[in-house]
Amino acid sequence: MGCKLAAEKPKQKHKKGLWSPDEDDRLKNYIIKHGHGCWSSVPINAGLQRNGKSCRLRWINYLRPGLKRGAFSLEEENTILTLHAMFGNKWSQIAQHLPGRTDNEIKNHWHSYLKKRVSKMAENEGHTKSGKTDSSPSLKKLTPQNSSLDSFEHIEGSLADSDQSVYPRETQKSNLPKVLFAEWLSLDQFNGQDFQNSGSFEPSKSNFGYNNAELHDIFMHSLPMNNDGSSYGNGVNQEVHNDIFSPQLKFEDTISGNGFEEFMSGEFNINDDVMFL
DNA sequence: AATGCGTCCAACCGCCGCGAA
DNA sequence: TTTCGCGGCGGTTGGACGCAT
Repeated sequence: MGCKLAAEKPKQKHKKGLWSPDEDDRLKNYIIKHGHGCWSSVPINAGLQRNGKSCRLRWINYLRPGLKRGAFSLEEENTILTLHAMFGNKWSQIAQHLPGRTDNEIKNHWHSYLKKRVSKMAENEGHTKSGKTDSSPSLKKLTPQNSSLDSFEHIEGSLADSDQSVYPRETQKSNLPKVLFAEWLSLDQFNGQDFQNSGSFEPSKSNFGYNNAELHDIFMHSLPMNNDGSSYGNGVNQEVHNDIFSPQLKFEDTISGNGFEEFMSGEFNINDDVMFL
């Protein structure tokens, strides 16, 4: 797994702190053009005074295509609660079930909001132990020992139906498309498109500001290089696509081969969760 | 207007597992 | 077998922001 460039890496002071728009541009443009390959070589080649880890994190959490921005939907929150009850603080595993969300985002949301909600629910459960039929789900019942994805689906359904009063915020389902490119291919580039009703779409210059060749370039260059540093995207398997674009593909199973044909032909359906991956 | 406080979130830190040398 | 570098992950931090006083 070693990176050939590691031997020649110059010892330099790495910049820390918030990323500037210029740094974002450099990183984004570099990865679009060349793929990330070996992360430790990215800052050197992209002309950034960051370390590879920082670049990787910035790409994954902010610049990567397919990221959702904005508030979590009720559905997403319920999924997090359910999966957290199953997996614990395995944020990366939880993130695999939430297309367009990063583990960091989920972790932050948990600590700032959902954790309180769970303890509040537990509190309420303690107070209302009246023996009446309690239709609300008990998260505590779900443990890694007795849970499975089947039970997850069941519980998720009941969670979605549960008392709305415990969801004071972000409970309104957004009418916006759920999966967008990162901000550089984001909402304002959907002007004039009624994706909610159209059911499918065709990527085009008018939609995203990119023509087909450019989109193909973005698609292919976002894939990691082969170990020998050559020809990213050649013979790429589905897992690679999942890694780069979205784990949702594992479940939607919409991409085969190198995936670009489906991507460009508009065969992706705009269902409730997936619009553009 | 100034200050204090709480919240949110982007980013860093440290650890671990894996693969190559 | 050991060492080293990398990528990935979860925990934590610190700055920006909003609100109350």
